[in-house]
Amino acid sequence: MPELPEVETIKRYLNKAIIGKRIVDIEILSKKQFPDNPKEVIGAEIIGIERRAKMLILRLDNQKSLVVHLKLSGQLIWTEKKELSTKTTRVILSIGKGKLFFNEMRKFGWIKVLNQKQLDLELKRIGPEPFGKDFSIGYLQKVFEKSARPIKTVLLDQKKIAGIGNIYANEALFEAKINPQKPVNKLTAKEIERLRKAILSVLKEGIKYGGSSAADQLYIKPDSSFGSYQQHFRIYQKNGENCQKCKTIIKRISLGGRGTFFCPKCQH
DNA sequence: AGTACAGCCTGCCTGC
DNA sequence: TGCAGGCAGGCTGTAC
Repeated sequence: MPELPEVETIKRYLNKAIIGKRIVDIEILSKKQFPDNPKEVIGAEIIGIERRAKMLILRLDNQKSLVVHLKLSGQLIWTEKKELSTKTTRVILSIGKGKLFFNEMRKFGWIKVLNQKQLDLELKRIGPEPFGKDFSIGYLQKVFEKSARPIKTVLLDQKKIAGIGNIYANEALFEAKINPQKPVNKLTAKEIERLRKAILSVLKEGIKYGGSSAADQLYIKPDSSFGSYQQHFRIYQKNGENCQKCKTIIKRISLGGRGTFFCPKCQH
């Protein structure tokens, strides 16, 4: 699923491909997923692309932005050559001489047209970016001490920390040697320090490999090629296999309705 | 205020 | 073989 590293990969690609180009046309195949009036942005030039949490923000020269959330199964595919429409294509943005396909199997994802005020409001609800300066040990201590929820549930809470999804939450907790079920207010100072470091490390690794395109995930890069971070998973979907550190069999449980993987020995 | 959970939607897997 | 039912999963709205 597209999390911070996947969306960051898409952002970097599109920054090279579509900046300075104009939106020529928008074809909406699933109204629910593009609820606004496309005329508000047709003719506008794309002047910048940013990522915030798992959202991609296309800044336009008319004070508006196109904000994209890929949710579980979204793809953004860029092409200047052949027609790449598929049965999960929901929106087609004609940009300059090319086309950007918004494909999304489950119909959870969306594209919104927001003005600056609406965008500020949307972004204000989300916690600090892991690579930003607000994501400090002090901030985490403050957030963690107020709650007894399992640490993994808190990692997935976008109001607390931006951009972490199920894959990177699992990987970070394994890296930090913390049990995903541990109440967050029971984490020691050392564990919080290890966790912060582990989050940055797995997200960085995810970006380095262009995100993860595992078998059941639909994320691919805008040029239709696969990310390769799935080859570097240490814990995610490794249930039944041996932990690479201690050989103990990796367990899978459901936590907050989400698949959770951990080594019972390393992460006690 | 914080927390839990149904619902959104589709394809895949399981069991009959 | 075919089909119904269950499940996964990010995030929002609602209920407690």
